[in-house]
Amino acid sequence: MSKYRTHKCNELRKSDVNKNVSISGWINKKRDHGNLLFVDLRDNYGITQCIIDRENKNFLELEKTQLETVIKVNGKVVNRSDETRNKDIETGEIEVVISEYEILGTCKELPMPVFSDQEYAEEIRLKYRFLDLRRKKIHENIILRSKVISYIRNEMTNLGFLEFQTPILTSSSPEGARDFLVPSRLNPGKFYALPQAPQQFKQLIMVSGFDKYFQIAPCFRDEDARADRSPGEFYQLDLEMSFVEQEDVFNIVETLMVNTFKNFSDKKLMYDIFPKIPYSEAMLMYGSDKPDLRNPLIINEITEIFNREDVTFDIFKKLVKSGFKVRSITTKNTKDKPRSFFDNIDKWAKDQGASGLAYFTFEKDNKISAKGPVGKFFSEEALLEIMKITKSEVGDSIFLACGKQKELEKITALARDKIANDLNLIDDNTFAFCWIVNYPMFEKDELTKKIKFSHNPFSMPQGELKDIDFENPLDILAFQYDIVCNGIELSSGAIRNHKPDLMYKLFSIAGYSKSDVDEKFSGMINALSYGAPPHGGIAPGIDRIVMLLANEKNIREVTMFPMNQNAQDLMMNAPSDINQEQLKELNLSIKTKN
RNA sequence: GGGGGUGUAGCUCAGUUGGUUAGAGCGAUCGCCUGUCACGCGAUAGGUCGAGGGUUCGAGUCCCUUCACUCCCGCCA
Repeated sequence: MSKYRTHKCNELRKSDVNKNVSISGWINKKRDHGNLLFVDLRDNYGITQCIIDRENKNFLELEKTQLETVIKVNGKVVNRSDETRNKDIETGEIEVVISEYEILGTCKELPMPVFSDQEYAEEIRLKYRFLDLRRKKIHENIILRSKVISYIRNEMTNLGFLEFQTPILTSSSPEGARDFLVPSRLNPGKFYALPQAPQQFKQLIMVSGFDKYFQIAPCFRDEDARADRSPGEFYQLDLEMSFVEQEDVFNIVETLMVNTFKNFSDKKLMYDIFPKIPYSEAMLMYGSDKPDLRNPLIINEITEIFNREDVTFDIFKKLVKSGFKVRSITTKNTKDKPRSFFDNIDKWAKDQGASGLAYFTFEKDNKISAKGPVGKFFSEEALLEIMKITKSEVGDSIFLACGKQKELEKITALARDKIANDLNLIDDNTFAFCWIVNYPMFEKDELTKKIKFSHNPFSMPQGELKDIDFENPLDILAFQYDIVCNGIELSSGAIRNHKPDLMYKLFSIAGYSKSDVDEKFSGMINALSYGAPPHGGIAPGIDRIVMLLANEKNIREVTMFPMNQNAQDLMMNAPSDINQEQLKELNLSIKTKN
């Protein structure tokens, strides 16, 4: 028998009445009636009401004991009368009459209450994370995270994947995010980098012949935080498979996601087979490569309309002549919405830095007409053409944005979310997954005008080698894909390029010489020269999956010990100063500003 | 690096056009209370109004600077 307890705080029932028990936990709440004291004792599993009265010699002492003190209680289980049962807790039929108790861990005055549903400032929550984590909601989120991870681990093993660890101290890579660097004591002046992802290692595992690999892998990127992006570190379900094509990866991940989400959430899945949307189509229809498919609004391109003689909307016409494009969003049956609805959206767009959103509503009297500030600029024929392109009907409204393609994609994507939220079109009780496929291999850097890899330089270009048009690199598509759920990017993946010659060729287009590649990616390129299997994989973000399952908007709500936005750990005081001896040993000196 | 929001008691917040001694709930301390489950009742302590400067007879309130937290843009292959 345990020294500390015979039962956990969620275990006692009517059938235990008259048993002598001991339970241990935190004092969650006291209700003091002067000669009678109720103590709610809480542990990881639940809450049990304990009771003590003035007859007991320890009464006065317990009455004065702080909340969140850890105590062990010995006592007898008694039945509660009908009117005093608590249906909200598992142990509500009984209570424990305290005969004696022992303080196991004292507690100072609390900087923040544990028993409360109140929201607290992030700063105090992070500083006293161990108190914050005792609170019900986040305690349950962290338990959910644990269960999801062990479920995924189990599924992956069942699917024939082997789990391997890869190095945490590795080399800095020129592509991608900023690295976290670690100075090397034994190699003065040289640095390790923490892995942004185990990208090269997982490919090396395939070259080593292990066929199917996975890992719940820590990844480190020194970039600024967002609500759904921890600063510093996060976790991926990293996986890689040999002798596969894109579809094989999709099948595995779809099965895994569908099972996981059905197992851990009551929300509906919009698709069991996830739609596959080409990148170019996603950018047109949703203005984004991470569309929220719960949102029914679709973006249409109607630039051509503004070259018509019978359209006199001169501002747009001029812009279109100079190469701008016009895209639209149709809202169904919004003819009765007040003027303020439309104007608010226009004003909102201006706040976002756009030039605003023009709008009108399709009406029909004798003939089709457009109601709204710019409606008069469109002939009936032009309106009919717009209705055809955008699948709009009488009674629908249309929002118009004009701009260069990049700006246009951005503002229409934001507007699509904004309008759908205003019209309450998004079903919060649904998960909508999709694949975004056919990413371009390269893109042009807006600033430097140079060609660079648009995603992963190790991705395999599509098509037979002899058919690839290296003269027009921007037209080359890659076997590169993203998985998206409810507008959140869960992961990128790819079929990898396992052919060294092709790799050199692609890197040369992005401005890397053969010797650059040999130097920066020596491990990889060398390995690919000794018999590499075709392989590919993906790495869904664990934190974001748990965030979706826990219905949280902020990643810190599913992270046990997160850092704040400035990448500081307020509880552990990291990062911190180091002493002179440490610096000396590492051959480093600190340059102070100014 | 840039933009927005917030900052008043240990915690959550109120504080009007600038005007008396800056308030409430929770928590803490003390007292009363034997059936509560957000127990109830009474009292007490607790404030650099984020910091610095300015305007003014007078600043929590207006202006400037700055700091912290947070959300967003940039960034995140």
